[in-house]
Amino acid sequence: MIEEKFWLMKSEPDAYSIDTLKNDGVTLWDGIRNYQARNFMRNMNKGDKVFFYHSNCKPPGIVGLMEVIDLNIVDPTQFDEDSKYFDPKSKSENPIWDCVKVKFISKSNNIISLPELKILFSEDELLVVKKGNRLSIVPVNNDVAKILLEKI
DNA sequence: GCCAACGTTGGC
DNA sequence: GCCAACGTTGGC
Repeated sequence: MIEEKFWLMKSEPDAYSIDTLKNDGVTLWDGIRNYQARNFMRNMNKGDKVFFYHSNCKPPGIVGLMEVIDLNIVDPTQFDEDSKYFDPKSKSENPIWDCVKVKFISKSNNIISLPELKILFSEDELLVVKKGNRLSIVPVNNDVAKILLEKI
């Protein structure tokens, strides 16, 4: 039995929001173009829970929960010339970018605000919510995750 | 709109 | 392989 892990992933609600995910049910978490974030996705397992953080909006914070349901999927947007995530360096015989599939679990009644997260999170976890940081995925410690689950 | 803090790029 | 310049992010 693989231990279930927790993650935090961020998205701008203008690009993809918790409401869109609620409506879609499942989605590919594609468009990740940061090696560290990609490598974190490669460490995910099916069943892992993911906190959904809305960035670059008012107010920023955790707005819901999702679950990883599929792994190691080649990110189709890297080959799509019309996509803003198109990567001319990536070749189909050796793709650079991959992603996971997630499903909607719940939307928070009250978002967990950035000031709250700054108190709860370790330095590593804070990286993802830190101003200017392009890292959009981080693992969340089990104890912190339990607190977040109660607040969500 | 400002600008600090990042990751990436490219000249050497 | 260094590192300055550059572009992007995102809270404020």
